[in-house]
Amino acid sequence: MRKGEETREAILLHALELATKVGFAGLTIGRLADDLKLSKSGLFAHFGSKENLQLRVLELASRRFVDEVVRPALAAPRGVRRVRALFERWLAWETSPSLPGGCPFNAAATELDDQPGPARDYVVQSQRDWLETIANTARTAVQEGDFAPGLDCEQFAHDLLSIVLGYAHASRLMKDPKARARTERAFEALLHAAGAPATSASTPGARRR
Amino acid sequence: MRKGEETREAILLHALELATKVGFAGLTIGRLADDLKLSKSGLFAHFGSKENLQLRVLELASRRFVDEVVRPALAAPRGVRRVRALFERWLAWETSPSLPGGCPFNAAATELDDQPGPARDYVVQSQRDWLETIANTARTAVQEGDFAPGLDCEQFAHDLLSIVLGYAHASRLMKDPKARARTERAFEALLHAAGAPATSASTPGARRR
DNA sequence: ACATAGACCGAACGGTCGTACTATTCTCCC
DNA sequence: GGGAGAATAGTACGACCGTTCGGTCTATGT
Repeated sequence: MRKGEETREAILLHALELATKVGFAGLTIGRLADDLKLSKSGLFAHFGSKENLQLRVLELASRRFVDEVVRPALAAPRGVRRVRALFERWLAWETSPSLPGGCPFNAAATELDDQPGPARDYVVQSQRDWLETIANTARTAVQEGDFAPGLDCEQFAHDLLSIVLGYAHASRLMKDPKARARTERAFEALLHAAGAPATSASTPGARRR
Repeated sequence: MRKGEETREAILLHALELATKVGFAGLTIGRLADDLKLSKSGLFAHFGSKENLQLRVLELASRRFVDEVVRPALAAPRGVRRVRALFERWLAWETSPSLPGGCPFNAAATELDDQPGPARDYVVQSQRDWLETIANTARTAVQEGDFAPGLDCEQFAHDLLSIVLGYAHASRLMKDPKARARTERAFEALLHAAGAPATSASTPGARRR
């Protein structure tokens, strides 16, 4: 029972990498088996169906995201510093070398948005949880006095997500060398609009919203 | 030579719809032929290769985008009003009934970002052109005195793109009923940060429309 | 030492994929 | 209205898809 779980884990690890590169539709059992030098049937036996394999891959991605982004960021001190930690970890995740094709949730989001099923449901729920985590973090920043009292924290979460989507677009598709700088500027503007104390010089932005 | 072009156009029209729903990888010749009640070979003869078909579909999408978004918006008076027109037409495009699966460029962007080839190249160039159009429009708004003189117009274009990406994410994947309102709020904040004069009600934002 | 359970393989299934060919039908010009 | 050429159909191909099945190893527990 031990050897099996070991290879199973190896399969999922490689499957996640592959899925980021070729998408979840392109994640094929034959290709996986070839890469890992297993027989298709031997590999297949670990999951029972392709749908189940996709779900396990998504679960692995979630676990990794929590480990690499959420948990470390929550270790930062409450307030705007935690928001910054969240943002920085998130950007690092988007370009993590272990995810050569970018964030699997971004890929899944556009690929599955019109294909109902458990995979789509899982992605939607994950995003919902993540948005809530961001909003809650913003709320503690309000409590700490870092953000303006009237801040709409759900809107803040939405705006932050948009910024990161823009980052993925600019860096992955467009290969824009300025992607990182652009994204950081947008983030600083968002913080400023949320009422955060100015850290460095940034564009004269909107106070309150 | 007339009848052929007719059906060819019909094929492309349906192919574009299909591609938005199932992605460019899922856009299959057999499926297309079935839907249009043609034989695979009859359909295939129009394009010669699948790659060419994909390119023609992308070209059609570009033409439509120019017709439905760019050209009408450029008819608006120079300045911030033209920026608003661009934004509104763009949002309408994202949810256009003739694109049931959302913007084909969004789909292509995440699907092709790691698969080099002419299709990817075409998408990248289209996005570059579009970003430049936005930046130029912002520049005229600066000239008109609607935006602050020091505005970084490329950054403005990047930020606007992010906002629309966030809109697609929230409305298509999350089916968030507040997606539209969130997006308009983000847009108003962007305009405000760019130095646009407050519209009717200044701070609460999201008035308009 | 041996029984047993789990890991893995090889072959094969029915389908669908993109792409070749060769026919047949249609359209339009003279 | 017949003949040229374009448009479409038909059929076949090799490759790959997810899945099933029977069997052979190998490791573990007793």
